Amino acid sequence: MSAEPAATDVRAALIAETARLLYDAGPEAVSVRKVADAVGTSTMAVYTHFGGKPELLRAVCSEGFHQLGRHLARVRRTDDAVADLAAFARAYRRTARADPHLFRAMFARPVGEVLVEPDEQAQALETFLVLVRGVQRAMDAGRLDRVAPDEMALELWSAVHGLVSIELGAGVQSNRQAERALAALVRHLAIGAGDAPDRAAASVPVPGR
Amino acid sequence: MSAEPAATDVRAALIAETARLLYDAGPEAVSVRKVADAVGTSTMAVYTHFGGKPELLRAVCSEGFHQLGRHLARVRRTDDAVADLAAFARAYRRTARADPHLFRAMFARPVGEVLVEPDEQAQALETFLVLVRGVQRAMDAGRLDRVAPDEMALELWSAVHGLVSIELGAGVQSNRQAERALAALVRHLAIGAGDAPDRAAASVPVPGR
DNA sequence: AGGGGACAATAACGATGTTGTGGAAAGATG
DNA sequence: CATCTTTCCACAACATCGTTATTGTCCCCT
Repeated sequence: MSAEPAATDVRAALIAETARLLYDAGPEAVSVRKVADAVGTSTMAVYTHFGGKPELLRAVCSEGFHQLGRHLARVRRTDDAVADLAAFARAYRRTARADPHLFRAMFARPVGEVLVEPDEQAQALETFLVLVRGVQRAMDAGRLDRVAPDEMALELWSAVHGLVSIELGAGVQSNRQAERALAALVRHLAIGAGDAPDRAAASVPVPGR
Repeated sequence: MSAEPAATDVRAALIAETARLLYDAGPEAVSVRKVADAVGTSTMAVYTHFGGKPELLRAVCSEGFHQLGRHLARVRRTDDAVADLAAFARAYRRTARADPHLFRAMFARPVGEVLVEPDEQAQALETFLVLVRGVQRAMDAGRLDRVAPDEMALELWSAVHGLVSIELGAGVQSNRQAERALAALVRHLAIGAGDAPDRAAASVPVPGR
């Protein structure tokens, strides 16, 4: 019942409440007044801490990128580099589906406008480099076409991002269908190295559900 | 100087003006009052014709899907089925870059909420079927893995959509880089059929700029 | 103890989406 | 021709929104 978790760190509470409201009721339900009331403060807190509503949502999106980075970093390396790429893809999808509104908000505008601080951009770049290194490992294992790793990583990211976006948008596909498409996507990228298709297919199993 | 093109068809004028405002100044600049003033009518026109602002934007997005369908339908079939797929991809990208705000608005929410009329959904499905048929032709020519054509089409669509979305969002890449990624994407999908990679690569040339 | 600075409560301003009321114009109906 | 109905829009009002100005309060520092 107590409104404030503590008088300390109103800033974090505002971010959390905005994220919660965004998750529960969508972007058009987020208003400065509702957020401030829920936190137990006044609208002024938003302006002293962030400067305005856009910056508040910017902070929430930045937190979303942090979370995405953590989820991708949590993917464990195995001895199958291609399966690891598929695991990245699933982690990406999982993050997006965990909070679709946040995911949409994150990419609703150029990320350069969302991640403005140098450390934010550095961390986003590091997240991308995690993907690049995964691609590099798959290339070293002879499981991927030997092209520029960053371009291949961009290609993989694009495909996964597109699939997830379309799943969130077109909503026509089942969970199983999305998982299959995700696996097929990595598989189709992987078989270019001249490996046996069966080997590649086996390395990207479709999870149960 | 005359505000109204004609007293007829205020509805079309409202859609056009909303699209223009969206294109010129972005989504947050679109207000019912500004649109109505520019058309030379009052805000009530929006409510009699559409029911509210969301439905007005919905109509604009629906028009955007129409336009996307036309651009994809305009792609000419050649004797190189894979090159045709690449042409689809470029047409998709061209449409998105022609009006980024509209493109973002189109996929800002589930398409099932944007295209509500049965004929709208039918036309969207037809647009997707154009892609499926292109994939089918590439498979028949032995240039593509023989899997379910609609799944392969979804995969291709996802990859292209993702690449375009990330280009509009992350803005980090040059035009040439985007074209290269688009071509590489189709190429990587195409070489699965056991064709010579050079052959496949040659069929997807990188356009000049 | 006192002063300064960070923070927020209150109230106000302009703009927004929406609704209610009414009226004008067009077509149908007698 | 008169009238009724329907469609459409102008005008004004209302609630809510983001934002700002003003004021007060609390806390830290010297």
